[in-house]
Amino acid sequence: MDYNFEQIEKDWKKYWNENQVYKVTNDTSKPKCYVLDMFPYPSGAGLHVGHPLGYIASDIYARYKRLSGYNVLHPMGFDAFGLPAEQYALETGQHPVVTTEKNIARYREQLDNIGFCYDWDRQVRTSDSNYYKWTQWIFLQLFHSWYDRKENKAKPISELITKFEQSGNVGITCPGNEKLSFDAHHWNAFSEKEKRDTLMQYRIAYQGYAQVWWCEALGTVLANDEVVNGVSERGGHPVERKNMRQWFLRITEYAERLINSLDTLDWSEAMKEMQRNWIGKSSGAEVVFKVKGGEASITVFTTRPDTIFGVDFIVLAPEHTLTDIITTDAHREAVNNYVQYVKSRSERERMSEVKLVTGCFTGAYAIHPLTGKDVPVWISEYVLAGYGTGAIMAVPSGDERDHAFAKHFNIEITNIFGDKYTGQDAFSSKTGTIENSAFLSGKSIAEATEAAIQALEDEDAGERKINYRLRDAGFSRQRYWGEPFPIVYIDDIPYANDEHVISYDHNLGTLPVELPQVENYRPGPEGQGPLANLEDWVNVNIPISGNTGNDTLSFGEGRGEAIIHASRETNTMPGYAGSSWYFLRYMDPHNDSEFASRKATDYWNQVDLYIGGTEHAVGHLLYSRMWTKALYDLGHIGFDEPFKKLLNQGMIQGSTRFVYRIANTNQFVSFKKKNQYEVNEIRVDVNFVNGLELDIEAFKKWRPEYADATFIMEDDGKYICGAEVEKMSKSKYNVVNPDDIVAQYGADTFRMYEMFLGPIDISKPWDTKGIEGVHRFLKKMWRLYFDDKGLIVTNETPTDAEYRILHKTIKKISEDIERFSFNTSVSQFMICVNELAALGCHKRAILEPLAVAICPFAPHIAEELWHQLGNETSAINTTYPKFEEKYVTENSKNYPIAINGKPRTEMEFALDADAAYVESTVLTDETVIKWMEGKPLKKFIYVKGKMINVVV
RNA sequence: GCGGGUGUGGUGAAAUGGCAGACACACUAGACUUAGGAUCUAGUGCCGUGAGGCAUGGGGGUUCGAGUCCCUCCACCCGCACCA
Repeated sequence: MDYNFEQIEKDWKKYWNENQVYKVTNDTSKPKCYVLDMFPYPSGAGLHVGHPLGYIASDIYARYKRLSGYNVLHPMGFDAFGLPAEQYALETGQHPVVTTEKNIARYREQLDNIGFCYDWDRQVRTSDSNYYKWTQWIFLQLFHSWYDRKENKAKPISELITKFEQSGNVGITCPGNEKLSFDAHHWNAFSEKEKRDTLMQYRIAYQGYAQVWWCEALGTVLANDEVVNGVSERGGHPVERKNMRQWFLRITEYAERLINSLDTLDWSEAMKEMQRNWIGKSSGAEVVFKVKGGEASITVFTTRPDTIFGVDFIVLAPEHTLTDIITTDAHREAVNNYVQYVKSRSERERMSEVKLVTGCFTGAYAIHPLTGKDVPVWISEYVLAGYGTGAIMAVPSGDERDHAFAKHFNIEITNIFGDKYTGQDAFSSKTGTIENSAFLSGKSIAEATEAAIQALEDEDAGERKINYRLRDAGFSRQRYWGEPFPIVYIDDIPYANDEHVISYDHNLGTLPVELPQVENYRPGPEGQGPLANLEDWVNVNIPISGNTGNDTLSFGEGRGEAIIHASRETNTMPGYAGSSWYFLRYMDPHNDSEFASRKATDYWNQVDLYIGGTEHAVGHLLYSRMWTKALYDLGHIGFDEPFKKLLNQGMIQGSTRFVYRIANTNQFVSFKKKNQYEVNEIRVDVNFVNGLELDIEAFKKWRPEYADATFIMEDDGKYICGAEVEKMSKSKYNVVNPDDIVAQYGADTFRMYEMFLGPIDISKPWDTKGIEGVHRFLKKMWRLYFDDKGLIVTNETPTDAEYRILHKTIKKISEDIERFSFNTSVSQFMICVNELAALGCHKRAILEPLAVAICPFAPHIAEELWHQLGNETSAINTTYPKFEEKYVTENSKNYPIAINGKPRTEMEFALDADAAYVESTVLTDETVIKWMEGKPLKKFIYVKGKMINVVV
């Protein structure tokens, strides 16, 4: 009976499906384990062999945990909103719903092919309205919240309103405008619009202005990815920055918590560092310089307040609002020219010409807050408008860029570092003491920093300040294929659908706000999204009769109208909206009254293992952490970090194959002979190549132009291709489809081979050739159970050696799975089968546990063997074989004997052998005596169970 | 420049400080076969006929003992970067 993987895999997939073997209940009697994959965006290209790597690893882990007695949640879904579907719709007119549906079906088929243990009943799709209903709901929670900096948590905005009514915003810093201050009297006198505008400055989901890429020729706003080299990717049209009102999430308020709680997570250091860098915390001080002879003052941010006496000039970002105000008439033309020059410089130019020193003097002087000295104010593109305050105090003796700037423009340099500053280069090292700095002289950097901040605060000219690189997250997209906002504008003031004035109208007040059908996907007017074209949808009328309630609104009434004219928000949410909380929905996917019940989220809690690529380091992983914290603050869930353990799978790269066409001919020369000719390198589909040997017939059929190609072979008559490792991609013809591999070798072989390739977190090239070894292994394992005629498993009692192999394997596999070392697990199975085969073992007491042990890796063959051995239930419902120490303990060990660290011989000793006995026996051994060369013994090292070292 | 990571046979790779190269691929020879892209056996880091010596990017150190720990240099990969 041969290993007929095709039949076996087909049969058991059907069985699992019909018997709902992978159905997961929220059964609280068992300990839980939540194993999650980053859900895919269902692209039109389908899966290649690189995609399932992480899914296979998580599937193995999930199955292992289930067999070990856990209730395991291991779901899958689709991140279905996104730009490609919309672009495709724009080109072909096919509705994204249709293409998305089609792509998902294809993905589903490919995933099912591999035999994952997902409970598809829990599937989520971000584009389903019963899912995005809750995405909109969470957005509203963020809209109705503000961040209390004192208690460091998000709170309902209603509490804030109460405070404002009682005492204004005293002591409640406004994140949108830190200078904002008003008392209760002011607040109560505010108009509706003023109140709403003020609250907007506090909300966690808020509106502000931001620049987007606008392409006049295409009449649309473009994503960063769609702008390449300063022109639109499509068509190569010019693009410009356009300021638009947009939604934001106030993630900056969470910056500190997002940094701090990284320490509690089991993520790779690289991943944590990426997040830390992205958040970019730096501490220092803000210093205020009054502008001489005017009202204005310049606030700078510095991480080195200790160098305050070394300030020789000030630099503003050219875009700084003060630039225009402080520039003197004498310098205005030069400054304008310079600002114009900076505008003309693309990001790319600025990035590639970092060393270029440019700038312009404004003619203005600022007054040094501690010395009273005049400090010239310059503008330069090396100061970025978007970071810090957009202005710096330049200390040329201590900062390389300031130094280069001072040298270039002949600005006199104050030395505050004594001998350490040579005049040649800035002394930017953070060591030693500060000199030539009044009361700071002689102090260490740390001391001087403290003293300087103190002095500045005393003078009311500055304060301690922590600055973050992180910006608030833009949450508006001028697109169609995304979640609509549950927001309606009345007199240009945004209201949430669940606010009284809106929710009075049931159609408007109920979630979800369904994404409406559109005729086409062209952008709306003035950079708005396609939804803006739907006038009937955008414009709504809300009857006012009875709509008074607690609202202070008087819309309509004063105007003698019976209805309120309102219009909907026409932007949609960004791709990361739906993926920021999907892991919560899996816990309770059919709940239509909550995003997930508290009972379900309390039970499943954090994701125990999250597997995915590093490309989401600062996007998805940061946003979902923030959403989790916000939901936690507002009391909706009981944990504030979503992913306890994160495992990043490496990329599987493509291995591209090349053929070499002799220039201007249709003749191809094999790899080793290509240097004898002038050749063109041509990528050839890797699927026509067996290892490096080209399948000439397949190649000829590939393209008509190759049909009558001729070939110069190697001396052995083969055509050998060149090879190179590249990213797996269609255009490089190196894509390998898992379906093809599964068809040829079976899903079990495919799963084990992907794991066998190497450590899960390392990138490595795909090599179809190597899969033979794993396939041979499964066939060999099969032959432990079957011969030509059928089952050959006996009920004989196993020998010690057989038990030892089994239990060594169980131990190793369990340890390896727990440390995610799946490649070594596969090796161990191979060792186990090789040894059992060598012993001719066909015993049930060994083979039945082995079938269960391999179930996480090769579930189909495991299930077949398990049933062939007479079991009725699914193998996944039994328990993982238990490791028993007694089978592997040995009472003696063959010790390597080293003389001076060099292994020279081996000797067998009982494990409890007495040290003195071992020493005397070893020292009288002939080989040992020979290698000691008559030298006296210096030291005898006997490490029980390890080795023996004789030092002479 | 800063941060993170990786360097071991022809290839993918193993190795709680304890016999480096397990397990595979590929290759070589052989067996069984009409056949082999099936199966099995043996060999396969380098030098050396051999005994033996040399080998984990280079150099140094700690240790009885280092691929593993420490220092230093080099190369490659990833992320960030005129960040004040």
